[in-house]
Amino acid sequence: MSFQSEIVNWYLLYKRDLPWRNTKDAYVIWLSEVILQQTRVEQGLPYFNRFLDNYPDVVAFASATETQILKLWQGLGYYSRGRNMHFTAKQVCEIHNGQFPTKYDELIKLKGVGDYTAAAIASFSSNESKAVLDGNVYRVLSRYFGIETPINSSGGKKEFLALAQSLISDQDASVYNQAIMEFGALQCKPKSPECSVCPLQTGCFARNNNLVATLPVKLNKLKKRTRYFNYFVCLTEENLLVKKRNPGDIWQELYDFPLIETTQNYQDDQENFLTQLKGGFGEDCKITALSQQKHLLTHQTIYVQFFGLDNYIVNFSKGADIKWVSLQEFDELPQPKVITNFMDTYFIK
DNA sequence: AAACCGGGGTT
DNA sequence: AACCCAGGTTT
Repeated sequence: MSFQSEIVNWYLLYKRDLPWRNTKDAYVIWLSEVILQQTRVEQGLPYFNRFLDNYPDVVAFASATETQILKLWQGLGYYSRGRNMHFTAKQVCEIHNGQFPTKYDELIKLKGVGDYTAAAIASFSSNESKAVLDGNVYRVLSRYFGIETPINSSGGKKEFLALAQSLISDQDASVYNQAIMEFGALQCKPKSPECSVCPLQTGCFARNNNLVATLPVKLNKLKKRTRYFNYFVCLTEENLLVKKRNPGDIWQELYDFPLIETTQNYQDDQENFLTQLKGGFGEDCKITALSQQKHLLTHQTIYVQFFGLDNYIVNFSKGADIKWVSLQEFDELPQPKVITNFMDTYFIK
């Protein structure tokens, strides 16, 4: 039996029942695919359900404000996905008259829709024969066919895409694309794949050459930046001073607090830090250390320190991005996880 | 081509 | 701590 037939047969037996598999609606598929970019199914599932409940079609999605979209996106990460979706929803309403496109050539023009997502929506909604290439497909193909070209090189991407596209011909594109991804997610897993019960084990190059743990090859050199955020929590009569994040930095368009970023970690040396701030908030200012946290992102390690401020002279309010809001209003604004965690700790709802 | 963009689970 | 997740955009 062919590679493709084995994969599809396995899929029909073992596939999970996922809500976005029960529709041909390109809008619904777009919603699921963008949510699932670099996101596990279990993590994205509740977000998918909430978005579909709130915005059943692309017109409803486009009618929302960007803040409402980001609020619903809160906690999922990679917030540009939410911003791009809002832009795209409005564009689909204008250019495509509210009809979400189903063809690759139209989908690839949409903001936030790349090669993978365009191929996924096109094949799932209209059965267009475009091969998807995601982390699962790279892994399955590199192992079975023994391809050692790094998957994150430009040459590797072209090589794997050509192979994937050749394999999908004369297949049911919708089923085959979902099958090979599901196979990678459940059977040909990154660590400890289930080779002993794998229907493809006899023809698998990696299995036959003891390369399962080596493939796929990925060149990696992600250097992490370390940053130190010192937040100041100003609370008066139930009002809170909040700040919208700056463009060009993490958490763009989300809200946190007035912040002094330092190049040095003062988490174990708060007195030194406060001494350097001496007078900055006025003679009678009282600064209270509230809590500290180490926050891990993919590309940054952030040491976060929260200070409470009382009897201070406001010297933050220089821009329109800083404003007073009630606790209730702040709850409606999108916030990064580290702020949500802080609020949950200090303000019991 | 390389850097940047979150949060969470697994090993 | 390293790796990965139904990737995409910007520089």
